[in-house]
Amino acid sequence: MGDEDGRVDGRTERGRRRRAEIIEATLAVVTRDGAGGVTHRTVAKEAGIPTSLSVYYFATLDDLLVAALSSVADVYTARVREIIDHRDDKLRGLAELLHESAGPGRERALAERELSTLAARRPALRPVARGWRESVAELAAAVTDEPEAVAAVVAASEGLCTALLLDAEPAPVEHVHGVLARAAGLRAAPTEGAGRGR
Amino acid sequence: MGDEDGRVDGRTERGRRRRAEIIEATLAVVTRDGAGGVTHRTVAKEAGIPTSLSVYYFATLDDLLVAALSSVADVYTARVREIIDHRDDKLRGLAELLHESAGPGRERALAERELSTLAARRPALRPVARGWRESVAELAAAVTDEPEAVAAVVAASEGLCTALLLDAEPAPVEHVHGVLARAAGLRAAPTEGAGRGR
DNA sequence: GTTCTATTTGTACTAACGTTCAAGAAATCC
DNA sequence: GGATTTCTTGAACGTTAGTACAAATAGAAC
Repeated sequence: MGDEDGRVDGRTERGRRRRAEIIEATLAVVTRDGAGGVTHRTVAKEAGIPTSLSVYYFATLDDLLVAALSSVADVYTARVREIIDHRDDKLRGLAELLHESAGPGRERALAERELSTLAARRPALRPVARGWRESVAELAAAVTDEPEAVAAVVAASEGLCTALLLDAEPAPVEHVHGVLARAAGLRAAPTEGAGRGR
Repeated sequence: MGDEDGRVDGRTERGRRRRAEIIEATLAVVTRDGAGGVTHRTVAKEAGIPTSLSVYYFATLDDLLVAALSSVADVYTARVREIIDHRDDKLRGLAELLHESAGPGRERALAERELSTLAARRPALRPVARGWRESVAELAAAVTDEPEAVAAVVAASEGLCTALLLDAEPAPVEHVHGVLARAAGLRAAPTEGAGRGR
């Protein structure tokens, strides 16, 4: 705010784009080699820039990792919010989002897990990592009133994501949805075979 | 095996102890600095031995990490099995075990998470990381017959552990137990209306 | 044009890394 | 005793890490 005229400083504007590029390159490195593979040099090489430019934007490696995790978390949070706002069957939407972790979204989910593991050790990252869980809790609160059910949905989401990342064969969406529904307390009896639920 | 006489080679015996010492030192380093802090040098310094001795027992860093994760996973698996065999209220036992992650067992749980995150990237570690989930599944199978409920308990366990590690204030055991029971289908209101909540 | 700020680059420094290796000490075997 | 296997050590190899810094470029302000 403050620059109601369309004029922007082309230098800082370019800087913003560079920053985003570097974060993107960082996520690519995390995806390929894990958080341990993130160095100023590897990130710079991934982005096709000199090492010192990466240092210019992120003075320490920690800054870089914090920014990368925040970026991933923001995307996930936004998607959950989209489900909350524009989706009717919210649990189904969450199930589909989680299920992506086994397929096209696997790399992102892996990066997110790598970085949120760092969060347990670095206090600066903790609020960011908690944000994801809070947005899932918000979604769950739209489905059930019981606080314990909300906690169960959040916990199940975490665990399902882990399972999807670690298991060889991906679980079907119906399974993910079923577990979430059960955690929410919406399901009493198991649907043997192909259930035409509700 | 094969040495039914009490005689053992004092050399290999000492070697076994050294191996265990190095693994213990590795876990201490993982606890303090994370998996990224594990180097032959840091581990050796932690154990009070020269670097080359760490290399003698674990030729590569990967060997060292695999051994460390296996060690942690074995302990957890054994504890779960103990609950399965000698405990009446198995879900309560699991809840108490998980709850330790917020207190005295926090370091171990952190190390376990650090290392199982590695498992998503290194196939050699995957069976080890899966072993923990399978033992929890076995416990859950003793509580419920429905496969989906078993999956829900496993997922909830993972998520609860994450929450206990990341949250500032530890959740009470009752809460952990409640979430597990709900995932197992022991607590959920069957359908809205029929359930008197508890 | 000049001046100022933001961005970009190449280079260089110290420290730590994984790993190798030859030689020494300890236990066992003959 | 000597021969052999196992464990232990210190030093060194080449590589890569984080970081610093001065010079160069690009855009904005004047």
